Amino acid sequence: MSQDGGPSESSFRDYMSTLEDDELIELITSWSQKRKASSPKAADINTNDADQPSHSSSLSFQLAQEDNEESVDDLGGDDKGPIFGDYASYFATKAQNQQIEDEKFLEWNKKRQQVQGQDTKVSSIFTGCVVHVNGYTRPSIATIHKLIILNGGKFIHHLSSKGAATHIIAERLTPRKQAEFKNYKVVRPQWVLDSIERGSLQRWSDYSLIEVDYGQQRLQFRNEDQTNPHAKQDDEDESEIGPSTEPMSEIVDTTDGTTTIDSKHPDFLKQFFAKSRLHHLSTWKADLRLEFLNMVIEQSKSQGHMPTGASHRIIVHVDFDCFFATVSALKRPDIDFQNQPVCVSHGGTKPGSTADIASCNYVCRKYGVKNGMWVRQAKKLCPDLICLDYDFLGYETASKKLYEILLGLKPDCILPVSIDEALLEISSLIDDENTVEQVQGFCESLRREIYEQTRCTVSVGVSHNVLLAKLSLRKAKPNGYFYLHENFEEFLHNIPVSSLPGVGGAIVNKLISQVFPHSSSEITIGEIQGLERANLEKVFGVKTGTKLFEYAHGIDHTSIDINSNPEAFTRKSISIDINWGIRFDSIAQIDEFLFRVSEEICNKLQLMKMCTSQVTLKILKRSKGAPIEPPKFLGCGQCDSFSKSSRLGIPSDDYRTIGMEARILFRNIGCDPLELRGVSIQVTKLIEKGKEVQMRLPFARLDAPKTARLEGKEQHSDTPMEDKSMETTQLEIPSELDSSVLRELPSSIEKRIDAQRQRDKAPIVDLPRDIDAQVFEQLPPSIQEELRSELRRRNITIGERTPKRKRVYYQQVFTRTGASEVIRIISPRKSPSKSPLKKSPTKKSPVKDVKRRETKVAKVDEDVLNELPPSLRKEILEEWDEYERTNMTEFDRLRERGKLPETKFHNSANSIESLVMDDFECKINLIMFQKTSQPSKIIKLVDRWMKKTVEKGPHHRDLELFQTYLSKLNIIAIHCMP
DNA sequence: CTTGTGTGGTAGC
DNA sequence: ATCGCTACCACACAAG
Repeated sequence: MSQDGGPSESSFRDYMSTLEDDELIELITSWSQKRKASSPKAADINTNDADQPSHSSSLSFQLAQEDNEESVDDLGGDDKGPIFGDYASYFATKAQNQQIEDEKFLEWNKKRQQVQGQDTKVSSIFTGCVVHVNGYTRPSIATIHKLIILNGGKFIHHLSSKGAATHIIAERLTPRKQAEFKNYKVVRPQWVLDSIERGSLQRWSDYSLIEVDYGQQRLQFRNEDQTNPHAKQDDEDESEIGPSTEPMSEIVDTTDGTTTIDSKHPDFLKQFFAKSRLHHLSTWKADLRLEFLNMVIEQSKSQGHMPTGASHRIIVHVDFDCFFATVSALKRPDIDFQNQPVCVSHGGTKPGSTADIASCNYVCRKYGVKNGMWVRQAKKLCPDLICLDYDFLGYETASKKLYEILLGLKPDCILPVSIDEALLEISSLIDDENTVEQVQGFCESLRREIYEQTRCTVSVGVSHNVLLAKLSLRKAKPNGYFYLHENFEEFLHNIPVSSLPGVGGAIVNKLISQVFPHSSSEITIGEIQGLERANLEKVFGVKTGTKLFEYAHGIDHTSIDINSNPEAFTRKSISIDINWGIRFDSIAQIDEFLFRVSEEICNKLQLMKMCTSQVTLKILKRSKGAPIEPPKFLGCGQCDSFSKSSRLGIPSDDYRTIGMEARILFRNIGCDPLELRGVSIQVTKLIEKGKEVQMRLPFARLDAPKTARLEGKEQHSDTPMEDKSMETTQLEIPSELDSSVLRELPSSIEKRIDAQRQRDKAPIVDLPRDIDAQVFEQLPPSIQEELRSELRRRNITIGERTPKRKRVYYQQVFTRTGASEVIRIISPRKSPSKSPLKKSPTKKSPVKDVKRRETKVAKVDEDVLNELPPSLRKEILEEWDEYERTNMTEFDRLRERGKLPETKFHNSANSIESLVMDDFECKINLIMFQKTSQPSKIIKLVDRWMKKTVEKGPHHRDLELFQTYLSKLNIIAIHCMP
């Protein structure tokens, strides 16, 4: 193309020199912000093919269509002159000013072409078209946007009014969107590319998306047999269907018309939850707990709580015998449940099945069949095994009856343990005389009643604490009753330790390896009784050691009385785990999935009227040696687990906020999409909805005496919110603001305000004469270099890089109107060295090598890397260098095997910035505080104020003023966006 | 000492 | 085919 440097570089320099200082500063600032804010690759239209050196991609602004160099001519005019694609994103995507800015861009582009003596003829391929993009596309929304407007079309970001768009571009649609868009021309992105390449508008129906079947099937099942062409059909006419750009979810027809899908399918979650026994168990439990909690609260309101004064508690533990199996068998009168081996599992009784046995009856157990075992294995042990289907509704019905009966007995308290299992305290129902007979009478009539109502047998264990009641229940099963009221130590002696609640495989293994290395048989509670308490604490830690010791001696103080401590029984976290069916090809699919999961989480949050201030993402990643496809169908196989959490500056119940955090966390953890086998999102530190906006300024704390802080929060209005969790929160808007945030915040906001002013052609009062170093760092290095010399020439300084021990990240906040704002959050706890990308894991986790490979993923696209926050980028580069030095083969090997096609990584847009949604632009106006609107001055003011008042606390009136200011700021930030 | 993060274990069928 | 969830606790460790 040219000698050293190439035309793109020199024209960039030329262009730069035409700008005023202020314009240049604004350009850099807002371009950088755009990079942060826009969708994947928005800032860089160059799609950066694998064989293109990344050097050229950062400086060349050619509009290169992937796999197709020719299109450059069509788009860019005569020679391969630059389009300055990156600058397109400088012109905002803000919906309100969209058209104006698009025109501005066209105008500017024309001028630039003139300067370079290029053809300024405007293409009119899309004249009359109004285009909207839905969901993730390749090329990105920003690319399509540019292509459309450069070729005479209009682009809109929002379908505000019906019929606003003539075409919608999407690669896939949720069923809901399909319905919504059924009167639009919904086309694949290829329509745009082809139209441009051929220089004329292509027939949209050739690219219609609707009525596309769900992609190619990758499983072996029924490859030839596409029986489902009508699944997506609407009133659209027939059209030829182009090749799908990305493999969609597998879909497999079964005889009953239902389908099996993996995690890529929009309905996966729904299907999964509908059929997951463990999900049902967990939800049932949570629901029951909530129901009983509410019941108790309701009761104590009317009649006040009477603490059970009985010194000798009587605890009853009631539980169905092999619940699922028993209930499922009710529908099968042909089965002799007492004599035939019966179990519950999905998918019938095929001998190769990897389905879990959820529940098996006592006949099965004689053969050695156990709950959780695979049908395949159970079939070997017991060839006559009968597998029944799940009957979730039936389980709920039986459970409902159980709890109705229990409530009717008016025990002192009831604690639901599970769908089929509850603990009761009946101390006050039993007299001191004939205790044993009375208890037996109570329990046997209970058992009879339940059997009569449900036709299912229950067992009952009774003792004077929860532990012993539980163990008694074990002895009572099946279909029996046992009251343990004497000779406790003797009773415990021969029971295996694993029967103790809280003692599972890990503890047993530890006992075997560290305490009883010579024992060959199962360890019993009796053996634990012979141990010193200190000894146990040494091995298991204080809590676990003490618990083991006390349990071994029959001691347990666990309370089952919700009323005595309702707080202890209220939910403190919400999480969703999916570790089955997780198979993804690209990070875009994962992003979508994370949003779906977040939606579920937020539904629950909203039902509870709660907001969360901490989001944790946990993933399962295929272990290094584990097979790509584990033995269990769509199972997760052997995995390593990683988790990361993040504090929210503003507590939220918005799925986009939570989902965005999850996406960030996912990138933070770093996992090749192909290796992902499990996803879990957890939200903690829940705060009542509504309270999150009332939170006090942390320095208000100063005016409250220390003693008052320990007492109730409601006492007087001046007492600040004393939620411990919030003390560590870094940034609260509107009203909670940490001083460190205050120091961090201004420069970025100031830039934005100034940028906004300039855009609005407001008179520039005092534009800063330096560039925020962090902003500067958002730019690709080659650009940085170019700019550096230009700035030096102009005497514009680049601000000192703020020394950052703290990690800065961005929380995107959404409003009801769908607008969004990115808020800068500083998290002091997350020192860079703690990132798993960089640091080796704990000794226990055998994952160091595995992690190195993940790093490779992030390495692929330098531009993407450049978009990362500096600290993160540095880590990745360092890690990458180390990887290159030490081990080069892993990646190549995988690529050879075709497991890591390069395009995957270019698709993946593995950057934080790719996360932020389009309508980032915020219309912050100037708000006055103490006669100034300049953030820097306000900061100084507040800083001085704080220093002055830190000892005695601020004046009430001052606080109010500042709070008002912050509220206004917030209102602007949150509500005044497009 | 405090606090926070990340990991691991357990229970129900 | 197949639906390996989820709340909560405890611990190790790090940073102050």
